[in-house]
Amino acid sequence: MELNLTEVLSWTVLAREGHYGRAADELHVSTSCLTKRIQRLESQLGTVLVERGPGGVLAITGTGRLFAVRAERLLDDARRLATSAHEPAAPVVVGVPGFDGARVFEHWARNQPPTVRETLATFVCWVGIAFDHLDLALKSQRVDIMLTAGASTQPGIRSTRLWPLDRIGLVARSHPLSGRRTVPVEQFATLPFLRSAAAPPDWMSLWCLGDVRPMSEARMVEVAPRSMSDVLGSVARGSVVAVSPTLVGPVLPPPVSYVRLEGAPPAWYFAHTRHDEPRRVVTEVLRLLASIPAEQTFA
Amino acid sequence: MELNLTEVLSWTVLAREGHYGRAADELHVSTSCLTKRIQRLESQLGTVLVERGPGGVLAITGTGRLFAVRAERLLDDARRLATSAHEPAAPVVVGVPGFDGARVFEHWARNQPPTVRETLATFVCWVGIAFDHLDLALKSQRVDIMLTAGASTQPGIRSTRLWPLDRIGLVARSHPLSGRRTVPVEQFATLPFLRSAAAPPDWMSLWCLGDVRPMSEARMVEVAPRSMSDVLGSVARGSVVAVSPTLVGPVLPPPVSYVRLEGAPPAWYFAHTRHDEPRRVVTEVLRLLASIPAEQTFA
DNA sequence: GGGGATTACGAAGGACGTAAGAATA
DNA sequence: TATTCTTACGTCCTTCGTAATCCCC
Repeated sequence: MELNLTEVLSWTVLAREGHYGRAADELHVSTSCLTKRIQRLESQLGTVLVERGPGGVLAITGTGRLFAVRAERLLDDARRLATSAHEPAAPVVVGVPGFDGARVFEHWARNQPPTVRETLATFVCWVGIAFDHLDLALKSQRVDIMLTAGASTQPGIRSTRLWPLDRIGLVARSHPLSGRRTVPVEQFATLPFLRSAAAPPDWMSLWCLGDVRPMSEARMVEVAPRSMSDVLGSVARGSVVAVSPTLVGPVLPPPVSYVRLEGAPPAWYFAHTRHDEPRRVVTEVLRLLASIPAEQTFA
Repeated sequence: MELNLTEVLSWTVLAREGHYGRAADELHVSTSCLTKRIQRLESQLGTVLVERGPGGVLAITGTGRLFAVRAERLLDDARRLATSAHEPAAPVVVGVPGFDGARVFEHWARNQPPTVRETLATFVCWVGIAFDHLDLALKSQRVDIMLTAGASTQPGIRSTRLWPLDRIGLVARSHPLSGRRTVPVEQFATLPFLRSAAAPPDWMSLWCLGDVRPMSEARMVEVAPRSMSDVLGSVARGSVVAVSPTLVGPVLPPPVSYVRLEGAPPAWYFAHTRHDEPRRVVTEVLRLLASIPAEQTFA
């Protein structure tokens, strides 16, 4: 079912060496063992990684080469994950949307005034959550606090309003609207929107301008983004637009530009916690976050 | 040696359920099997993931929870890697520095004039390479073309000069130089520099301003970045500065800002290929890249 | 014949399930 | 006594190495 990383590692070595004998030596196994590892991997992936000839390895296939170079990253990530398990963990885990969301909030926390900064640094660990796990992350105890835009209607979850949130529209630089400073929000709402079916509707609504016109009137294009960079990639391709917090405006890659949304209704960041949260330190962090004045947030 | 993803998956399920019986049901194994999977994982990681009590699971440890939420991303990456093996591979693999470098070049390729764009789209696949694998990637046949700044002195590698390259200085927003538009390059060169020991010196030199003053005079801080975001993270923490291509200027996260380097010597992008590269399509892509006028690059 | 990969086969080890055990409540 | 996890133990399957095989140069 799941990939076997030993087999994956074996493939990266074989792809590099181009020779079963040398790769097997490097891995400290027999060539027959390596043969079988590669065969298992190939049958599991359902692809041919290497072209065999009677005189040995004829060639690494295109698929195999691409798999090797991508696999190297996975192996590296796996090793980092394993070593990160030794580091001490902060007691309060705060989730933010998107795998790459954590970085933004880590930065933000570091730029707070000293008392806030140090409290956050000692008690809080930021983690990015895939868009389709946003409400599961809280319920399954993955995180203690989930920071998103918009309140949750999920049972058992308490939402605390934090800071005001301005939204901007993201369009490809090749899009007709690119270059405009401002677009009426009603006009923007008629464009085809990027939509993640798996994301909680409570949360998705704000980013599809569900508060401007009924969601049923929105034109949607389904994608399955896990992180903001996936969203930006889709937008850059040109067929859809998206809405995001002002926060990401200065971080956009060159092929994406943003427009201000004129007349957009007000929106807020919310902190979500479990209703039965027993831990004092969690409520203290929540209080701290709520006490931060709007000017020190992302305005 | 390598992490076992079946065990990792089992842990994410157990951490979510907080109960061996339910988690085992969900995984379609017996509780005793699950017990042993978790024990193996714990002994391999060398940490305690769950506090056991006689009445069952007492609590998931902080380490265990953080491991679970991070592991979910690894599992997702692994599944994506496995499915990506079915997609057809472009014949020419072009490597760019840093795991996240590919995205920038994909965007860039998409914004070329139609003929160039379509040729690149059909023949080229961009992959990001960790900084410490830059010259290995070519030799081990991982990539056909490696795009970096600076020529290579490695034997067997042919470097083709492509486009002029402007460099900027990256500093934390809290850094004294932040806010300055321009800094004399000699002054910037005296700051403590981020340095990756594993990266090839040929390549690292440009980013440590080795062409401004001898590398021996540079103040270095060792880190092991794999991608531009690792670099940006170190810079944001405030103790070091870095140099990057102008290209990343518009992509910086809020806590990092950039200054122009006044008087920086000229630099170039280079395409590196194996000297014995037999494939016609590779040289054709190389020729295409070289033919792109400077204005259409990253100026 | 020699180099290179796969297949055959037997051995070792790992992973699994059933069932018993231990510790609460 | 019911619940929950761990341990004991037997079974089966996987993985490995040695050695034989196949195939071209």
